[in-house]
Amino acid sequence: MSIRREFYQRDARIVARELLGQRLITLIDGERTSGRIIETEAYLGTGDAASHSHRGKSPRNATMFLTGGHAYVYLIYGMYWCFNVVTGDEGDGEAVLIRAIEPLEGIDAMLIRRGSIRSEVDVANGPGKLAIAMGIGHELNGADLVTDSRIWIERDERIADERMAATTRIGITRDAHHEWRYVIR
DNA sequence: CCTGCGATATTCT
DNA sequence: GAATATCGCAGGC
Repeated sequence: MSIRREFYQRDARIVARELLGQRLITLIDGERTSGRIIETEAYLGTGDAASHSHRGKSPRNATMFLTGGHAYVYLIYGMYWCFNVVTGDEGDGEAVLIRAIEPLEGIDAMLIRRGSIRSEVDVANGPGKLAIAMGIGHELNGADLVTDSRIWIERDERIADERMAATTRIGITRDAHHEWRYVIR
């Protein structure tokens, strides 16, 4: 069963922490794949210079301003899709980037989608990689994770604070000092 | 093990 | 024209 709306309608940093250990599922072209979320990053609204939303709406980031629980999927470096979970209320422009999953179901399908990749551990350990492995592309931008039949998140494991580490976010230059990247250790 | 670089769309200066 | 929430490959050690 999908996680309910209220879970997502909170501060991105809280949602990012609580998403660790939960299960992301896609059902694309008849292939069901799922994985345990093991790395996330929070991006806030106007005050966060690293966030796509901090200068306001654009054609690319419009879905980031939907209410919590929607998908924000964008193209990075003109090459790879990145999957985010929108958080907070409509108009906030907050989201959580899912940076890595541990494959659970449909591992064969993931390996095929990733082409030359051989090992299960490398198949979805990065934001661009997991989008390919799970069949996530622009057609899922704006999807409602609470109701959509192609992509959703289910409650799985609760990760205790002691098993969680917070570090600076990866690959950014502005507002880079915030420790808003969360991993299971 | 490590570092450097090319691919390439959208946004920003 | 430059920068960007990435990745895989090439080359040197």
